[in-house]
Amino acid sequence: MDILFKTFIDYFSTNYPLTDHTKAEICSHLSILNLDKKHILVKENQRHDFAYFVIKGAVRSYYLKDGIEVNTWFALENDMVGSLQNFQDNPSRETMELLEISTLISINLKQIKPLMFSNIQIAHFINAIIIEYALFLEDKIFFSQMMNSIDKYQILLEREPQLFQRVPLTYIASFLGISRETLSRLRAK
Amino acid sequence: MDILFKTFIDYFSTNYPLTDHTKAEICSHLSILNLDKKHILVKENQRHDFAYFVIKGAVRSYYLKDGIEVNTWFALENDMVGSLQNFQDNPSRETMELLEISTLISINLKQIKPLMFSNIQIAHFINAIIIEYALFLEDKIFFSQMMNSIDKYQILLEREPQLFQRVPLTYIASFLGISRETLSRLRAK
DNA sequence: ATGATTTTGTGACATTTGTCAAATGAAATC
DNA sequence: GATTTCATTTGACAAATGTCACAAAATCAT
Repeated sequence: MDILFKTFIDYFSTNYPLTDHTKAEICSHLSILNLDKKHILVKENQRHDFAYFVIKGAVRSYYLKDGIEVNTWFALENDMVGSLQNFQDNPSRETMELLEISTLISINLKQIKPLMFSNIQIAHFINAIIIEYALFLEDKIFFSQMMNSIDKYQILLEREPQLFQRVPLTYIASFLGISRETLSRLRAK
Repeated sequence: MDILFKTFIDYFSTNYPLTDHTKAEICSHLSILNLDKKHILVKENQRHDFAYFVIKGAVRSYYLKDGIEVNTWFALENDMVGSLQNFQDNPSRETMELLEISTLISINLKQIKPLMFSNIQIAHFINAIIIEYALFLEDKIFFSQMMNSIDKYQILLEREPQLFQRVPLTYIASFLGISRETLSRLRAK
């Protein structure tokens, strides 16, 4: 088994160990992708059969509101990229674009999903991913409701310092819901 | 089986039908509660073994930031009340309080959770709840990132008109992240 | 390397929102 | 039903943020 696949599978099977057979079955629906900066993984309003796991690189998600890009998140190493909209076979609400040359694992949702019903280990594996994702969402909401933008900026700086080295401030300002000028002034202090 | 339990169970087992035996097993960890206005279901920073499903009534969630209540959501009929923090046995980040005399189903998480590993139907049942919850969270984030507060107000008014009849505007303003005065002025138009 | 493009920073001003204070309206309690 | 409490509205002003314009700095592509 590819060492990168192993990283991914182990990452989500700490609570519920998988047999080698199940691991192999999961692997058969994974691929490794090496993609260039600015590559579009998922397009807004389109259905998409894959989710991704970032081995190396950075991804941003955004959607268009009145013609303006609203950035919604940035994924770095060991983060999942995708949404439950994809998993539920709904069109994506966001575009996801690489910010750097990246190495990703792609997960074929269309193929893996039906296995949930025949292999209970796979069911638990997928649940672990969904629970982690939902915890991440709860966190994101909690964070975003701390209204004061100075606080938001400082918390983001504490939690995800790498973002500020790897993601343009314009995108971060957009994510924080403030103009780039305001962010620039906050940083001046 | 109590008709109210049936409502709840059917609500989350449309994709994956349950045998009568499993339904009975789930029921044995459910109770019906009739509680008064202002009753506190869950306290901020405390662990809690239960989640709830609203049969009739209204619940608000809030946390304290610098001594001020920040309202995070309002649950009405057929909504779940709880968080993954509870499910994961972490302390709750929010207080949940009844806004009306309410009838709720309580779900004993501590008892039901281990059954996920012995009964695959229960695993799928719980997953259905978590997926619905995660979709709800995705929606909430998407909504909250539409920054303009007039838009937020109008979308909330379209989607959840009942809230404005049943929840004080002070709480709604707090949820929207604006002062009650600003909300009042938005409404004047 | 160098010119072009993108990103970031700064100033001036308009707009929005928050804050404080007070008045009105509605609802709960006795 | 009267009284108290709570919720909502309105006005005046201060503070924060957005917008526009432009300059400086960094990055990219040839």
